[in-house]
Amino acid sequence: MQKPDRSFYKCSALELAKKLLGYHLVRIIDNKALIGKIVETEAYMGEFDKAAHSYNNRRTKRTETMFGPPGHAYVYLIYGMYYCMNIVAAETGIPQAVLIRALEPVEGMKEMAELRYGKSLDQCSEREILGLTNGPGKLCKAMHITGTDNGEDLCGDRLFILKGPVPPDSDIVNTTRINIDYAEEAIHFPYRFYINSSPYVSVRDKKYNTK
DNA sequence: ATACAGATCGGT
DNA sequence: CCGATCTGTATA
Repeated sequence: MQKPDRSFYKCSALELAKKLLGYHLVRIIDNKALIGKIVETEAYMGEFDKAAHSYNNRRTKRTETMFGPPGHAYVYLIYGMYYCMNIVAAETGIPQAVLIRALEPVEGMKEMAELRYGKSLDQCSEREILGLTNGPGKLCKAMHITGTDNGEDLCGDRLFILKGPVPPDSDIVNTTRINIDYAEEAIHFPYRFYINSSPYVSVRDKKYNTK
């Protein structure tokens, strides 16, 4: 598998959000790799997207990373206790990003269990295992992604992406984003993507529930 | 200087 | 449904 170069990220967040499904997010800690397959994403489209931190081109210390070049990590603290990771899209000056909402563990599950629950994997219930990385705050905890990773270049070798199995369109759900009740008309924009067959999706859209 | 809400999560 | 917990942001 191979690491995409910067041109991969140089497209709209909407396009990138879909392209990232199936790719692997890799985190190197102490020379060990923690890897998760990206199974759920959300696009934040910047200037005209009321759900985005960068709405109206609001440029502050926090949002600065989104205004930078594509292919970097935008990591922020939410509710005083959880981190969320985004991948900056578009180009310098255009503040778009893709929120990584869920991963499916691929490698380093033992380390993830320790980081997330502070106990060994074999002491985890089925439910806890499925809860390892099925949310934006959860996956950051499991991958040890924190504020110090804000601005990290994904073309580097500490936190990056690898090409993975591309899901067929028939397995991709495209629907509305989660927890953006304040965003008025943007509430209804279909900016969320997930792999329907993955058990690690955070919130399912009833319309596409296969059961 | 102060007030307030939030791209979440886990427990009731 | 509610509270945790704290930073960023806006207002004055």
